[in-house]
Amino acid sequence: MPDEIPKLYEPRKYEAEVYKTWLDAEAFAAVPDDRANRYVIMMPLPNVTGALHMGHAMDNIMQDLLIRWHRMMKDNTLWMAGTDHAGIGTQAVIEKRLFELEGKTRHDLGREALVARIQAWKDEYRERIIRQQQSMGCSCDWKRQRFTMDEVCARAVREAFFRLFRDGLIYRGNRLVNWDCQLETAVSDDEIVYEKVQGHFYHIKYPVIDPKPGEPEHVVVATTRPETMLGDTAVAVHPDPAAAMEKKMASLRERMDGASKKERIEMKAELERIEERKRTHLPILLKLRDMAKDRRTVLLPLLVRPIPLIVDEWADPALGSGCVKITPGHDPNDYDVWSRHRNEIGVINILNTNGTLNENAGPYRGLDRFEARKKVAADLRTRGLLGEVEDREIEVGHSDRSKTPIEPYLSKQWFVRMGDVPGGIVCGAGTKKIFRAVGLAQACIDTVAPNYQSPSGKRLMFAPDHARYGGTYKAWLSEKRDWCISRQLWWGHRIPIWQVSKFGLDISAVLAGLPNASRDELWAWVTDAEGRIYGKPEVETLDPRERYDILVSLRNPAAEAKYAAALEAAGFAQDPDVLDTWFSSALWPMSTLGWPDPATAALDPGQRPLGPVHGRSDCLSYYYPGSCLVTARDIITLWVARMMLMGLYLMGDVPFTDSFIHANIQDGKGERMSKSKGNGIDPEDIIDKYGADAMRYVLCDMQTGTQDIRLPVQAMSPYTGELVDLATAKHGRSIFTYIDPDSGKEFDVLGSMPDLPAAKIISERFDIGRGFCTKLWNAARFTLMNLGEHKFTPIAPGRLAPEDRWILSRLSRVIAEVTDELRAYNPSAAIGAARDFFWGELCDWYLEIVKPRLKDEAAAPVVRTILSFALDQVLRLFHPFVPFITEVLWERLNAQCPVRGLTAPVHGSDLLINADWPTPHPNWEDTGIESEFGLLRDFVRGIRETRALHNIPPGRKLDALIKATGRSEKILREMRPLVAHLAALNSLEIGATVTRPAAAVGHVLGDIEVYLAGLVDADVERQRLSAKITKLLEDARKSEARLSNKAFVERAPADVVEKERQKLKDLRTQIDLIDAQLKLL
RNA sequence: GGGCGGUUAGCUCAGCGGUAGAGUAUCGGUCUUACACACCGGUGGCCGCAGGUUCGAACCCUGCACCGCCCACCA
Repeated sequence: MPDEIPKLYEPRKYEAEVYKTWLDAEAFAAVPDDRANRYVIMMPLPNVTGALHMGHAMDNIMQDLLIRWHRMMKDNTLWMAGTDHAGIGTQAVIEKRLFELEGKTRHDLGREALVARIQAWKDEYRERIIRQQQSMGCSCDWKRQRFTMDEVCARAVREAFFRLFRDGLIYRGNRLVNWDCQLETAVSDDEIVYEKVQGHFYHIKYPVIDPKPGEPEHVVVATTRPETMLGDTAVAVHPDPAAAMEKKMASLRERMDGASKKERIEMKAELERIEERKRTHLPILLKLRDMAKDRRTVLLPLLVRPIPLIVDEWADPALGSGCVKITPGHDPNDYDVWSRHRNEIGVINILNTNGTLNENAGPYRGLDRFEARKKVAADLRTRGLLGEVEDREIEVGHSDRSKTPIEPYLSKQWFVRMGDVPGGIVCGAGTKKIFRAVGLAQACIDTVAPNYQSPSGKRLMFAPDHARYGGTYKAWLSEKRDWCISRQLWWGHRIPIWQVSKFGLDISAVLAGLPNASRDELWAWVTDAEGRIYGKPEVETLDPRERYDILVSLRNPAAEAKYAAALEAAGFAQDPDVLDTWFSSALWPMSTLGWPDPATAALDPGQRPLGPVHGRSDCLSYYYPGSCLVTARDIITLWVARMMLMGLYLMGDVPFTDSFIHANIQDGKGERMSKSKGNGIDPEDIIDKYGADAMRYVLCDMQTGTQDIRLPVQAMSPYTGELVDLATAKHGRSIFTYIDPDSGKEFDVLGSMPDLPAAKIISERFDIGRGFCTKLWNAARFTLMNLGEHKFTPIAPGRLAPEDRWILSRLSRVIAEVTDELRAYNPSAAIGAARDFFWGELCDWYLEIVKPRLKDEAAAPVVRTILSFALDQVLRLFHPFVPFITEVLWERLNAQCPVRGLTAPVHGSDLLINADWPTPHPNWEDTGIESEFGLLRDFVRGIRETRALHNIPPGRKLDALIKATGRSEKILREMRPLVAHLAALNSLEIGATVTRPAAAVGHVLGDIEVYLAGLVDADVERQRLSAKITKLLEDARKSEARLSNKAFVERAPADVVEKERQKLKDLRTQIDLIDAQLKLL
């Protein structure tokens, strides 16, 4: 019964129940069927490192919005959920806890025990994440969810690795990698954050061995990391320092022309500096250059090791001493230098994996690198070989995971070859979408080219700004840097390679001794230290004295069972490393659908089958390629590009056609929300206080385009109950604690300090969403209360009142607008259009207008028909945004009025989630009635303004007289009852000859004069009219000025000029009318 | 150092060539029987600064300042 509906919507009463209803009805189920139109979203899999925050909530809500909308549009809709094992991230969390709580390292525990602990953590957080997503209302098909390390995904990883390896696109080689000395693993470039730290710039003297007369006794080199000198293998000087300096000066002069004044001053100073150096340094550099060509050496101090002078363009004669120390083992640039001088110099590694110095560091062996830095500097000083030490701010790369400085470190790593490959590569081998590309990165770049089409006719589009985000994607891929995929971790997919190192002499024999296996199960390559791969004919030409690696990949566990033992007996060992997390996530669009063979995927009990169903061969062929990838900017390179890579290479097609890049959520200070910063809000906190729909409403409303979102957060003080703004509050002893400004006491926002009370974090922003839900609830309440036992009967269009025609016209337009905005990935504009219609038009005007008709039994049925239909359509429109409340109201509407419609019946589906998305009805659209209502609304607002000005209570009915002619008169006459009702009028006289009554206040609206009788307050009226006329006169003056400007009249488009003339005319009419009124006062 | 964004009402953001907008806050007035988590009305802006293009600039161009992000590098 409608009178049971409470005044306030209480989300907590309904949300869990509604969600269960959806689950019971299998409303989220994705099953292939005969529909050709599909909509597929692969969820950006959350890491199991911790719980979700508002940034994730934004990501999930955007996906749910799109999914629910497409489901209502009757696409076969799949939203794939799952979680990521997040190799480094998760292992780092566990190792940190292990050390903090038990004082142990992973080596104390061993591989198996550590992995078991991580598993337990993963299970806990996976459950928590799913709970969070469900409380937000996420409608993913939970019976399909995957985990990147489950059996289905593991099989895909292994298969992908095998194919890439077989095709020579994965190789193993010596590379300088970013080494995390705490986690003892390589980390990728993307996992490094640069931080400014205070450091020193040391100048060191290397004595020249046997200097000849006139030659310098020392060369000076400089470094911020003096301990690396222990690994120096050369000192470089530029081969033609004079030319290099000239070139630099010429380039500076050229750039000066286009530069700003400030830059020009700097450049001029730089030019003068180089000019000076030509005098001071050039003769010495030329001498050193000649010495280098003469194969002369300098003495590496401390280790007393001679190292050669070499010539290389890396040495910049305009910088420092012009000489540069070369440490190929610990500096990327120096490594490049080494690669150009392999026959002259060597590579020395001075580090152990934990960041201490190794035996190559001689007396410094065993010292941590930072202690060694101090000691080396001190020892050099003692020997008089340390020059100037400058204080300098230096940017140091830190591992994003362990927060410790990374070291460039030479080690054997696995790589995916991104660059162009001689002869090209084959993509989509074994599929019908096979095509050739010059290389993996290029294949990905091609997908955003304007006229690109994949073999199935698809391409990649970024939204909402393709040029910008496509640019990010392209720029990153264009570097074509090989992708380091090995990690020295224990948590992850083990690299499926067995290897042995042998001299070239023995290679043939070892190869001949490999198990007699099919090439579909086992693949072997021979490779040298640099990763060069040798094919079968080349094996015969290998240097018999050099060592080479024989790498064997076993395709799957079956092959492993058959051959691994034999390999191990022959001296092969499995690679201890695991794959980069992104390797398995890159396969997500396929692995989740059962690639490479859906029919035989090892699913969990109760999961939906991936093989043949409903006449479709399998889920992979039905749901791949998907539709849209929803994520944040920083994921474009990390993940979007890599999914593209794997999709193109393995499937011959893009994994999705759209990539919707949404805003990042920031805190009140403009910093990106993250758990580690302590500024993350748990969506469940918000849901608990405001409801899931309120949160969703606000997130949708804030997703406007490319603008990141500031979400000022406050904590409820556990001491006073007052709100504390965290953007301005002072931190306590950690980033998770703050000082309550009122009591001066410290509180915690994350529950991280057992001895401190925790504060709940909230944000006032969500009041908006809660307010909206209340409004929707009450509008429905009003409708249901007035519907009674209404039964559908078709209405004749001729019986519609003007307000009916107006609201139906607006409804049709808004349906079209919301749909268009969603299609354009503009959730804020979509929800804004729906809200403006619902709140600003349906509630504020239509519901108010029809109240009298509802009391009139003759007029009521038509109104009831329209109200029930409008509610039906509004609930549908809002459902993707605020699914819970709309579903609750849908059930009530169904109960009371199961059949809705205007001219033909519309049956509501049992559940709104399964209802059809509304479609516009162009034949309802009526520009004329909309413009007439515009006049009506302006008119009513004018009277309300007058009432407010004269402090007339809304309850007091007024007598109004209106002087109007022409169209205005006609419209007002037609809408006379509406005007009287909305403006609370007692009587209303409309006519062309109306005159001002003796006691009245009046005002002017366009060409209409309005008098409210019985009111006398000439002062207020005069003041108001004067203010208005002043403004109008100013406008008219501007307009006149514009029209008297010849250039404007001649050059501006005719319609703009005409509009301006009309505007001036209208202004003058109003001015005259107001002027006349003023004179009467 | 290179690149990409941003700077609009106290706050959070739309608008992106033709008379400055929303929500919120704030100030008045209303418990007008759907909703006081509401309704009605008002106040509030040299649209970061300086030039330029244009008949016309918040909007296009150039420079500057500040904030943020990405990439590279600093021997």
